[in-house]
Amino acid sequence: MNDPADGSRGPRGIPDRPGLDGLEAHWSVQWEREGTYAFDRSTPRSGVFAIDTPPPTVSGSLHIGHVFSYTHTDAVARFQRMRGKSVFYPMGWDDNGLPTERRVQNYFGVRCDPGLPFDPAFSPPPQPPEPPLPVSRPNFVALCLQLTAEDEKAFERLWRTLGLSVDWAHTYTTVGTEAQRVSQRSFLRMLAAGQAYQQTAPTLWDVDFRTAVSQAELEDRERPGAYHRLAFARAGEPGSPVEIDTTRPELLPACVALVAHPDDARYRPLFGSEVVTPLFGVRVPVLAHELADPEKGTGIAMVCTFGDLTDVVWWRELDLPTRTVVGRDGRLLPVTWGETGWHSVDPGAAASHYGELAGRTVRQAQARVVELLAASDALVGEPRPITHPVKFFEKGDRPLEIVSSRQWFVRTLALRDRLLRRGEELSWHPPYMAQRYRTWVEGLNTDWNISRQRFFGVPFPLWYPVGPDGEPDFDSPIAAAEDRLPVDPSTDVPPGYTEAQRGEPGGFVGDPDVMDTWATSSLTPDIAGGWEDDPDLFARVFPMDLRPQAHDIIRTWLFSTVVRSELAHGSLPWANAAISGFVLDPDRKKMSKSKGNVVTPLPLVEQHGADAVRYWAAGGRPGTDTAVDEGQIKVGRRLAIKVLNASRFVLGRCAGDGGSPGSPDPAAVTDPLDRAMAARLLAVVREATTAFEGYDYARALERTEAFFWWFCDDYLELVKTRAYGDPGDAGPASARAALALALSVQLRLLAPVLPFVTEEVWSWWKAGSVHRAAWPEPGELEGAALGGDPLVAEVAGEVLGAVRRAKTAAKRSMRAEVATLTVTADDARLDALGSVVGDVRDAGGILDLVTRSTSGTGAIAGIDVVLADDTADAGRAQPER
RNA sequence: GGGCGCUUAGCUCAGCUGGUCAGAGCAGCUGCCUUACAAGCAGCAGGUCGUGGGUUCGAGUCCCGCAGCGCCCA
Repeated sequence: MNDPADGSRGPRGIPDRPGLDGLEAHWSVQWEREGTYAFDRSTPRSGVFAIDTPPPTVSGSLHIGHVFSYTHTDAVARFQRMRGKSVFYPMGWDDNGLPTERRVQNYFGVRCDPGLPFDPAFSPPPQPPEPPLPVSRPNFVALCLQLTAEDEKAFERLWRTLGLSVDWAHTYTTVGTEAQRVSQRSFLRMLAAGQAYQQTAPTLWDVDFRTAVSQAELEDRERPGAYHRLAFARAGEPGSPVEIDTTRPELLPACVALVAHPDDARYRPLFGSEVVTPLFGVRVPVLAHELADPEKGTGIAMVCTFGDLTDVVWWRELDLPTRTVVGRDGRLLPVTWGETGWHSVDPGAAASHYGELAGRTVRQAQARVVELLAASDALVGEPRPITHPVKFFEKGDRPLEIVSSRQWFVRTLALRDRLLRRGEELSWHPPYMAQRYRTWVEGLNTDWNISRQRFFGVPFPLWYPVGPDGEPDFDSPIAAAEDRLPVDPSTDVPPGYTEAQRGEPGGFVGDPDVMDTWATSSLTPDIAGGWEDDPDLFARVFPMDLRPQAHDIIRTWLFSTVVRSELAHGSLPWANAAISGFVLDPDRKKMSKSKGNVVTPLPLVEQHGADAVRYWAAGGRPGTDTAVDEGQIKVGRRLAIKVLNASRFVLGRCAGDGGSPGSPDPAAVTDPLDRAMAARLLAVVREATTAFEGYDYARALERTEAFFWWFCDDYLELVKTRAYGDPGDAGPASARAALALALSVQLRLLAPVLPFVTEEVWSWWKAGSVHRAAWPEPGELEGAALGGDPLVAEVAGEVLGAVRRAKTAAKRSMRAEVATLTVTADDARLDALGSVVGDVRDAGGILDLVTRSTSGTGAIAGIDVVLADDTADAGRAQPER
């Protein structure tokens, strides 16, 4: 793990004018060639650090947010590697799902029609045609694979340029053969264990994408709406009409009941009676339920099939019938009034009214039904505009509808308590992010719907027998054999059948759906770790050590992975979750495509260098949203250049010494200033190590960087002259040993954040990679820091500062000489000064240094600087302290 | 409506378990070609630490209320 002694690639020497340009190209190739980041799979589990890398969605554009969080992970990975761990850090590509489908549709100008047969000769038109060309599902999937392969290359280029220390030999995709096999096997296991079930149930449905969505994919958006007050006549008995408020009058034909709170005195007399819907003349009961809010509207609500999730609860708990009017395309379905389920006191009028609505979109139907209601005097007053939260698919543009359909579910509600306990077992960084998970799990209200009516994804490994009547029997699914996985039921044939029987009476049909992307992405530890396909590997990496991700997908990716691991393995999938913040645009606004403020990373990396961009990213503390800040990137670049120049100086001083600079001798560090410096550095090593152990790369960097600048600005200036002296003398020998020791330690402290420049410098004087070198241990410095007095560095720094102030105030060069320097301080400080007086005189150009003793004040009492005349008109400067 | 986080110099933020913590960087200003670095170096920062209370010998630093911003959930 330490420096390879063989010197297969020895020190390269110090260039005359070191620079940052080209480091990425050179070292990324070198690292790949030498296998610097290769995972050693012979390592036992205790010596492994396994990272469940977030697989980025490759069909999304490259985003600075990727660079941000992946840099955090990479810094941790590099730290662990230097601490001697065999780091399992694979990269994955998340390529299935809607974003890819949409991109393929637009890019090639096609749309998937699963009814079409596969066309082996198909190739996409040179220009995207309008309207889009219908293609078969296998052809569509092929186009998806073709495009994602290109996208993956772009991502890999960025990751290599950025210097992510992933082991590219373990790369996986979430739609590849291994992922499909793992996903399908996991599904079959859940099916066998009763953890997965199918149900025809009310399902949240996006009418544009024509697919079901799960609770995790929902978001509430504030939308304008209006309360419409509708009058329902009392059925049979006389009495004033019952008035309800609704935001969805177009669902009136789907009305199945009215509901009020059981304690609501206004409506209690009505419970059990019936009312008649306006326009459609349907008799519906008035019922009681706790979820009816007496404060809302008139306090009595119309229950429809289905206006919102509360309607679903009422439907289920009050055992109500269904009257489905909204179709999967978001338009009102045809209905035959007067038939079973559609009884009306006046079927003719109902049919006439409904005829105005059928075929219209929900939005159009609403406008029309309001006109009809107004004309029939059933609309009380004017609609009252309100703003209210409406459920949307997070990628969708129109409000979700709720339709009944057959879907596969994973039981999560029954798991709630176990999942909460797992959340507590997990170490969260920062800790308060655990709250996000907890509130999400506590708020679960449906099982996890994993069916998606899409095309590019992992299919369900299931077929259904087709009865003599030609109808599929969904209650008797035929599962694929595990040893045949992965299967595609749309092209593969179940055991005992032939392809000719597909869709025929007495034959079979394949399950037409694919799994939710999270149903596959939730298995990344299993896919990357080779669950059951590579038991040896899996045993070495699972449960993993770290899940890094951003906070926005705690409810989706983190949650679903915990679910799958609990079901399949009865354990957490990882011990730690490190949660990154979001990247905001330079004005601290959330970046989004629609706002057009998305920052692409490659130009920044190319202009300022990977280390510079990484420096900015590593400054974003765990969990903290951080704005893109080109200024900080430039600071990072300055830091990297400084590392080059300071290293050049240090190594230039040490070259030619008898001892190799690669192995500085702590015992040679005897000078009080050198020991004080070593003591400071020792403290930094301890702090940085503790910070990294807690996944706080930002704190580690901050401490290291602060020391490095002090090292350059003060220590190097103080020690410079002495370091030029005869290496045979104790003073110069101490300086040289201290410089080499400090440089070696600092390069290693900076290596996780600045991998390129530290590697470059390391190559000047050492064999092997700094990224395979051992993380600095306190033991390396304890000898040199022995007796190191903080006061020495402090006093030397103060005197040097006073001299600089005087020279600047006098507008003189830093080279100007000081005729007399008078320091007034207590004996402790004068002693400290005395121990470094040679360095201070050399650094300040001080000709005469006078000390005056005072009683202890806890600080230097005064420093009086008298500059030497260098020209006739040069003045004196006497800054007061 | 509930919860979480944030509110410190013009800007971006450090200040961890209360007592040299009132700081850093950037920007700005004034200077300096100093044999590692001019893509550099030196120097210059007085901001009621959002607000009102409380605990304490002592509070950006702990407790409560309030306000603003952001996010999560309903």
